[in-house]
Amino acid sequence: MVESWLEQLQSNGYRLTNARRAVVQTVARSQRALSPMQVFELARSRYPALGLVTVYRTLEKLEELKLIQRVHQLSGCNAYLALAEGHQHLIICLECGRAEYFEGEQMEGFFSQVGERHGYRVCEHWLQLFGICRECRTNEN
Amino acid sequence: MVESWLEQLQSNGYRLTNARRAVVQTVARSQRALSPMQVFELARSRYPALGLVTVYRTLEKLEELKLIQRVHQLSGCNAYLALAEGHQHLIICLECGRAEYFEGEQMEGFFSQVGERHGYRVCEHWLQLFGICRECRTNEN
DNA sequence: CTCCATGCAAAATATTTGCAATTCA
DNA sequence: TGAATTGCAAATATTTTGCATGGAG
Repeated sequence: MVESWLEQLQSNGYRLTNARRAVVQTVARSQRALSPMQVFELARSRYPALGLVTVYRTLEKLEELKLIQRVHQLSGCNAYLALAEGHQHLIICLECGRAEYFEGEQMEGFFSQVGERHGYRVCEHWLQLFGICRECRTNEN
Repeated sequence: MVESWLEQLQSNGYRLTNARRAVVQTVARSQRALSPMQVFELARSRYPALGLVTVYRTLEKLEELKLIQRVHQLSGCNAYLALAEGHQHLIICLECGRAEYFEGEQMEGFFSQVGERHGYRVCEHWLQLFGICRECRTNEN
């Protein structure tokens, strides 16, 4: 995934720098959504000269290229996660923050129906589930 | 709704002040989610001495009493809307911001199934639809 | 060698906290 | 009257912008 993201940055006219490589590696390999500050702290171990501003600017580009998406959580809405194509819905562990995508194509029809019933033409939807993953349940007992 | 909110504030040990009345009237009567700043500007016409800090603190209490909820939108996640009991899902107009609740009890089972399949015990979910309401579609043409 | 990209500093926002004055009960 | 509440100012936190330097292509 790291290589693919770097190629896409390059083919869209962006240069490959050590700062960008560090950010891309950090976000692409994370199992959970990370805030800009978290990315900064993690990526700095790969590239100590990294600045927080560059993290913001790189995340901006990755989002623009639809490689990552902003994730909305109870604790805040400033975290980013790798975007898996075709898997639009998220399930997030409240304990450890692990995030996974799940399919839900069969719901699109239902959403349109709900919209119609209320007079809306639906063009976007957000669905996120929150729970405790198996690993966290095991560790707690 | 205004009266009910004021009663609930009072019965939970909070005093009724003109500042709180202005905030409650503004939020309870709005058809759309309002940011603290928007509440401040609207409520100040009822009570000019109002301070922005009091808006923040009042919204905090209303959220704690489950009378309002934070709404997550494409443009940001700092807006609050009256919480209708039993109607957990939202449909929001991208044009005018109007928000309505819709029922979706039949989905709870589906959400639990998805969770199980991925090893999660689901305990919360967010579902929001975005679209254009009938009124906005009419006005545009 | 030419720009794009970087990191710093500073600005712009958004939200929270300390505190003296005020107001509700 | 006494304690909760208020609004101001200041502190924090978050994100964006201006700009001189550095590095990719």
